[in-house]
Order: sequence, then C-alpha cells, then structure tokens
Amino acid sequence: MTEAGPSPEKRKRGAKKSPPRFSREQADVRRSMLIEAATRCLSVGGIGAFTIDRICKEAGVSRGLINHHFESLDGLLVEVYKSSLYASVNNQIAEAKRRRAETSDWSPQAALAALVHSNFSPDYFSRDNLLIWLSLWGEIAVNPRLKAAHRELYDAYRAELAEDIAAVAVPRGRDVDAPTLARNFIALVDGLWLEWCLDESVVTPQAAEAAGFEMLEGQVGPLRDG
Amino acid sequence: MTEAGPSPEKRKRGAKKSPPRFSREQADVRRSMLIEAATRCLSVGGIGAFTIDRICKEAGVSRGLINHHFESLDGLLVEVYKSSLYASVNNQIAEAKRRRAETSDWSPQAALAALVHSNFSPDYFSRDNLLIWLSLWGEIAVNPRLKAAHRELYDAYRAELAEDIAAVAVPRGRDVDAPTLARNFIALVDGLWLEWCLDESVVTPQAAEAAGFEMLEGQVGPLRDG
DNA sequence: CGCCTTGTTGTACGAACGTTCAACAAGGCG
DNA sequence: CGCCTTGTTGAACGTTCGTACAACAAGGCG
Repeated sequence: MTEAGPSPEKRKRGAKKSPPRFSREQADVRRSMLIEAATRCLSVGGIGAFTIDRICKEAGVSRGLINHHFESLDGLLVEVYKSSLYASVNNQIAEAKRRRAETSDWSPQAALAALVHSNFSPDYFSRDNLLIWLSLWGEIAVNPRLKAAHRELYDAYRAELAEDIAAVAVPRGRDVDAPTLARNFIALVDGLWLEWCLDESVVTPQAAEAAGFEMLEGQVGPLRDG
Repeated sequence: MTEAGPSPEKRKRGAKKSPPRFSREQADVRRSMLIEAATRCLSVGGIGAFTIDRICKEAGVSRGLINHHFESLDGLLVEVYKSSLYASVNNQIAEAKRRRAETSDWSPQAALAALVHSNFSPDYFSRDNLLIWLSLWGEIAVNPRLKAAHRELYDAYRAELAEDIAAVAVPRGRDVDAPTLARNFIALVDGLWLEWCLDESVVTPQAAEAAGFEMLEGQVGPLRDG
C-alpha cells in the first residue's frame, strides 16, 4: 500500500527482479497435485465437476497444465481411479499382509476383523468417498480402460479377503465357500455404503459394520469377541 | 422414382398440399416419449449422454421440444428418476399387494419369494438398468430434489419388504428384526448388481439370487422349497 | 374453406467445454 | 552473469452445451 517500488524485494544487486509468479515442480509432484485436486472436485460435485477449468482452479495452476502432464482429461480420470482404488483397497491388503507377517501372535480372526473394520473407517466409508466412486463406477461401465483397471484391482482385493476368511474358517473346521462369501461381503458393504450416503437415516456406519460382521460370523463363527 | 408429381398423395381436391412434416401429440404423450428417450440415452452412455441434442435425436424430435415440455433439462432428469424408480420398485410393491389380496391361498413365504425373485429378473437386474441408476445415484447425492424423491420411494419399498419378511417370520415364531433385514437385503442386491455390471465374471444373476435368498432364509427359514 | 389455437421447428446466442500452442520464465549449470 | 532446458502460462480455436424465441404448421372448429 505505502510502497511505491516496483517489487517488494530485490535480493543481491538485481534492481528489476520481480517475485516469482509460479514455482516449477517435478513432473511426478505436479501430477500428484493434479490428481488430488481432481479427486477433490469429484468428491464435491461428482463427474459434472470433473472439468479442466475446475480442476486447475482447485489445484491453483493454469489451464494448460493438465494437457501437459496427462494425455487428456480422460487419462487424468484413469489416474484418479488408480490413485483412489489403489490407496484405499490395496493399502488395506498391504496392511493386512504386513500384520500377518510381522506379528507372530496375530490370530487369523483378528486379522480378518481388522480388515473388515477398515471397510467402515471414516476414511473409506464416507460421503465424499462415495461421490468419487459413483462417478468412477459410472465411467467404468462405459470406459474400457477404467474397466480393465477395475477388474484387476478388485480381483486382488477379493482374493485377499477370501484368503483371510479361509484362514479363520479352516482351523475351525467350518466348510465355507470363502470366495463367494468374500464377494457377498463386498457387495453388502458397497450396498450399505450407498444406502447410507443417499439417505443417512436408513443406517449408521456402526450398524453397517455390525451387519458386515454378522454376515461373516454367520459362516465362520465369532470374530469380535474380547 | 418414376413419379414427377409434386406430392405422393393428394386427397380430396387439394393440389398443393404436402405431407405433414410432423404430428402433434398431446402434452403427456410427448412427455412420456421424451422421458423414455432420455432413459434410453442414460442406459447407453451414462450421465454424459444426457444432453438436449442426444435425447431429442433419440426421440426423433427437434431441439426445442424439451424446454417446451419441461422446465429444464434438470426437470426432465427428475421425471426420468420418478419414472424409472416408480416403474421398477413401486410396480413390485403393487404386484405383491395385489397377489396377497387376490389370491386367498397365497402363502406369505410365496409372496416374499416372489418379491425377492423379481429383484433378479432381467427387467431390473440388467446392465442397462444399472447405468441408469449409477447416473441417478450420482445426481441424487448432489441434487436435493432428486434426493427427496429417492427417500420417499425407497422408504416405501423397504417398508413393503419388511412387511413381507415379518409376515413370514412371525407365524414361524422367529424373532427377526425385519426392517434391518430388509435394509441389508436391499444393500446386498444393489451391491451384487453393481459388481456384476462392472465385471460379469464375478457373479451370475443366478448366483446373486441364491445369495439373496440365503441371506433371508438364514433368518426366517426356507422360502424356496418346492 | 378459412380462422385460431398451440404443439413443433430450427436458428441464434452466450457460456463452457477440451485441446493446442506460441510465448514466457524459473531454476540449474557453466 | 548469461545461457538453456523445460515446466508453466494464457490466449485462441472449434465444438458442444442449455436456453430463448420468432416463425411455422397441424388439427380442430365454425
């Protein structure tokens, strides 16, 4: 306000240097920033908010940057999908595997219970997250590239869950169709998640988690007892 | 080809009459045509295909007609929602009620089995239908008008299902939380439907129906025995 | 047969879309 | 300090979007 000089600061001799108007970032850093901004747009406004203008504004960069770092807006959507699914689902798998490997006295039912519980944590079982997934599901049904990525990642998650189920059922001598039970469990979780987000009066996250545990416990026995 | 006359047919005297270029329809007829065309667009291309141009082309009318019969494109989407949900869900309820009223020797478990079975009929449990619903769900989460309509209709369906469950469980002396079971059943159906449409190798409609019956039969006893 | 109502058409318009690209500048290097 | 690489900008373009509206015509009526 009171200053009349051409630039707020001039370091080391330069008399005409103006402050940087932007900062250069490494390619993968900028890509991550754009993916995160795009994800935020999806969670707020659904697929209708997935536009160049809004994403760039959300990321605080200019309009040209998306097409510089991604082949197209569609390519960015694929990356958003991989990022979202990979982060939420594959991290669950990795954590489950890690626990089983590291902790020797970690019981199979505790591992399964942890995996089940993680499905209902606020990070995953949230309104924001569902809007992202509704958008992605709608695109998966139409976009072959997304469809292929979806199958691969979901298969991995289903297999991990089935493995954890079998690890509980077999020692208990229970005859369980683990892959089918895993598939039904995932369907139940997704369905409850959907119902809750469209009308929060139908079910609470706690009740949803209880329903998920009950489905599994009906076949493999108790999982949650102290 | 061989004819050189100005018009293919001229009835009763007129010499300069050309054939009608369009036909006038009653307002509600035209509205239905547009709603159906819009629904077809949704089922093919998702929400991205829900545009004035595509819907009018699909309906075989000119661009101006949607804004003449509906307040806006958004208003048309609400009508599509009501039409889809009303047709699929409320018809199930109506049919169930009708069966119960008309057929005196219609057992409660047969009524429930019929209602369950209808969820997996190709009319409802189809790829086309899911794309419509993914689009609508994505909009429900964002559009207050759609959200209100959704709650009302889904509540009615859940209540009907719970009633049918209780009608089976109570005479059998089983202590069942019918509303909760109904809610979980709907979630399972929607989840399996979603999984199947995104990757048909995960589950078949027959297996999905079996899973649905098993969830209910685990609490109220056999429903399908011949 | 001609008028009149109104359903229908098709153009026009501004806004927003995705993409392209020439110009710019930040930061590393000699 | 000046060059060079390259991440970044922002204008420009053609397309498509939703809406508005004047002109048109189909079908009913006297």
